[in-house]
Amino acid sequence: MARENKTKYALLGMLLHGPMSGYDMKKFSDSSISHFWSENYGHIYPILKRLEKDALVKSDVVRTKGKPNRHLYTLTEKGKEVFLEWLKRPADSEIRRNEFLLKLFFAGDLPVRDVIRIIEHEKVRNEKTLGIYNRIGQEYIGKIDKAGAKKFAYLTLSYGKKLASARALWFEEVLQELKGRNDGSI
Amino acid sequence: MARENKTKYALLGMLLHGPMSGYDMKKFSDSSISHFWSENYGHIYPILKRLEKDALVKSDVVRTKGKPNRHLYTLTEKGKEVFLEWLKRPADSEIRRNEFLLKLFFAGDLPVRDVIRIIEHEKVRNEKTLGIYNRIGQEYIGKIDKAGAKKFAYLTLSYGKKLASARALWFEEVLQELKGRNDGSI
DNA sequence: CGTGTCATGTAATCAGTTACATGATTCA
DNA sequence: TGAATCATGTAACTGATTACATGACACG
Repeated sequence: MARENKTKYALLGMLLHGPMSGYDMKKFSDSSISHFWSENYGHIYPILKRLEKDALVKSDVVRTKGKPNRHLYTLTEKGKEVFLEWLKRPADSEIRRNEFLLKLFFAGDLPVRDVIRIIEHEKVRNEKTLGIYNRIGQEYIGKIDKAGAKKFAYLTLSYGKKLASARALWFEEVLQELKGRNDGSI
Repeated sequence: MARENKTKYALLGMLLHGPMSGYDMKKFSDSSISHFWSENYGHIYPILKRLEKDALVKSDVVRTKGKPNRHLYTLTEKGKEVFLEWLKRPADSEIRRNEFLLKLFFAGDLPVRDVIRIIEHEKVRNEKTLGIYNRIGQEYIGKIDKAGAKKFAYLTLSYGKKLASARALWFEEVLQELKGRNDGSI
């Protein structure tokens, strides 16, 4: 709902390293950037058409047998410019809605054991995420050339780990305190 | 576009501590919970009407002179039940989109000085936020009864501080490394 | 022989934002 | 006198998600 369509830039960015189909883009978003970005077909296909109309991409139809023809999209010069211009601008701030914090804010109206439950739920989710990050991190070991392009994919990972670790500490602190207060009564 | 309308619960939650008008709710969201939740009139007013139709709230018109009449909304028993039921459920996960991380992911296509610029921009924004949190925290000092309802408002603050601090550390590390790599050439 | 993958797309729906409209009162 | 606040609301728009529809091929 932010002012501008960010999906557009995500798609252009994917095309910078070679032609792709809408289907490919969905797979890419589900695999490589799913921890901080998501896309879906209902959005990708219409936007690709719009991008083509605006001459930011062009498409070639690759005939296949049996399956629907693939539409391979390629970035145009104009598309590349638009993408790089966006890329070097600082990111818009996103003061997003956080349902967990909203619940926490109202948690005074809830028995402490229920509060503990929702926090613990969040804690478990966070641990799972952190586990995934650590596993991905392991795969990176040794493979990173410090100056290479993958460096930045790695940085998004390190960001995620840093935040998840901080969250984990907060969960520990808060749960300990809430449980202490509720001594024996659970 | 999450499945369910969370605004609804935010509004019900505000009403739990006394009647309010739509206008009051907007003010509340802008002041007390703005760091993790936002609302706007275009959403509040229509949803209040829907909530009344569903008998989760009822309204009384308070006549005023000059200004439009205030519509004071009160939570019904049913509304209270619906709210508390939501409150004790664990929060939905929100793998939200993060434009900054998207840029970072693609940053290999950018000169290092531009990457540094967008990271520094983010760093400054984070420092401002942390500053605000610290100031709010100061106001709390001494005022908190550890078992009181305000306790949980304070917890949302401590969460925000924890994450902002972690982010600050990450910015430091990353900037140092990027600047080191780019030694002298900026 | 059934599930999964390849590959496209549309329709329906909802969430959320911004801009607009109105108009009196209060305060500097 | 002009800006800010009180207080309501609607309309237009866009972003995003989900469900649906189609159909062949490959793999176990």
